Amino acid sequence: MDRRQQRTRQAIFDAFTLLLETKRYGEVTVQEIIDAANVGRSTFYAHFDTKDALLRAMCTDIFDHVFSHVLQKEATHDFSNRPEDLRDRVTHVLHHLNDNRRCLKGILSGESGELFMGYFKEYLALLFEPVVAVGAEGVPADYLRNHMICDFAEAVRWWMRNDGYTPEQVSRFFLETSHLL
Amino acid sequence: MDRRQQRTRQAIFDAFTLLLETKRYGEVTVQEIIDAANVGRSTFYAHFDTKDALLRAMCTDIFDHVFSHVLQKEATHDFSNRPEDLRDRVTHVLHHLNDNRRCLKGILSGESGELFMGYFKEYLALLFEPVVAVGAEGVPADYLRNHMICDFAEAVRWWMRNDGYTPEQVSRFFLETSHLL
DNA sequence: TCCGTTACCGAACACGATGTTCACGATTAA
DNA sequence: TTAATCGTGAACATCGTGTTCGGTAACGGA
Repeated sequence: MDRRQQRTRQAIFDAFTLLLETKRYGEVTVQEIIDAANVGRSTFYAHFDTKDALLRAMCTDIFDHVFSHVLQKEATHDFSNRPEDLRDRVTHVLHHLNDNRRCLKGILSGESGELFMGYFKEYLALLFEPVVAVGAEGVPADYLRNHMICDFAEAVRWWMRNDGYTPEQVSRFFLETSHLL
Repeated sequence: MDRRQQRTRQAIFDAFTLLLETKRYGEVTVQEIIDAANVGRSTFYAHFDTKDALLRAMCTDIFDHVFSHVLQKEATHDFSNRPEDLRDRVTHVLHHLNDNRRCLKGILSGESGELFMGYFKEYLALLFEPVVAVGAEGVPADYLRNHMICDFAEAVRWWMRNDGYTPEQVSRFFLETSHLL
């Protein structure tokens, strides 16, 4: 890819991230992103059709990174019946999310939160796909899957609001209260 | 209150509800609401500062109705240690939410979902305030409270996406998977 | 019934943000 | 070197928002 494209794309991402640290998604203007990134107006729209598209691209970048290690393991092994591996995978994801904490805190507060959570849950569906919940007779499998995913997603959202906990701790909170295993 | 005000307010609520059945919140225009409600532009803004304010007002109306019975009971009794009462209260809330199903389905899909869930959780905090989760040592109380509230809110959201379940069933799904008692 | 109050109307307006266009200059990779 | 590609920024069209205001109709208390 052209070096100029990379630089522009990164500049926009950085500017967006920076702005999200001070104000909520809905209050961030395309013009502000342009100014902060120091790129031309038409340049922005050459890269992203819309502010939502920018968010989606950023989330995709983040998630591809966050879940890459986890999802490639899934392809080779089956972790359905190995609790310690689920714990490892969860903790691993949390570590990567922690690296993007500053950015994620901004995204999660405001209207972008729902969009983010939506994308996030798509990936979580893959993460939890092989996991089977126990001890819930007569509850639709659909409900359980949704329950599991929302549980984790909300745990992350809580974590982003409350600083001071390690990925290991949050991993434990989640597994302790989810009764998955 | 002036009869005209009531009629206008109700017309706007009805129009908004109707529109939310066909398109998502973000795509609904104030002008469309005005046209559908058949009121003047300035009249709308005399009632609601903003589209968000309209949503908030509608949610408040709904919740005040949905939770009224539940919250007045709370004032006189203590249900912390009476599981059967929690089940009743949960089921009762679900019944009322079911009455507003058509409207809620529209609100929950789209950007308004996050706003709705936010208001919803404020009320749920009151509902679950006296309930104490068990069997989770070393997990912050803050986390547990959030966990409980999100659990129920997401159960409702799931229910609104999946028709065909009774309030009693969903109540059971929730209590079965939450391990609250 | 009367009358002061209050709500509704709707056109017109100012404003801000979005997304597009285009001709020109700069950078890149081959 | 060179041809293709990208960035630039001003100008423009469009759309939705929220406000203003003079006039009309409905309300409710006396």
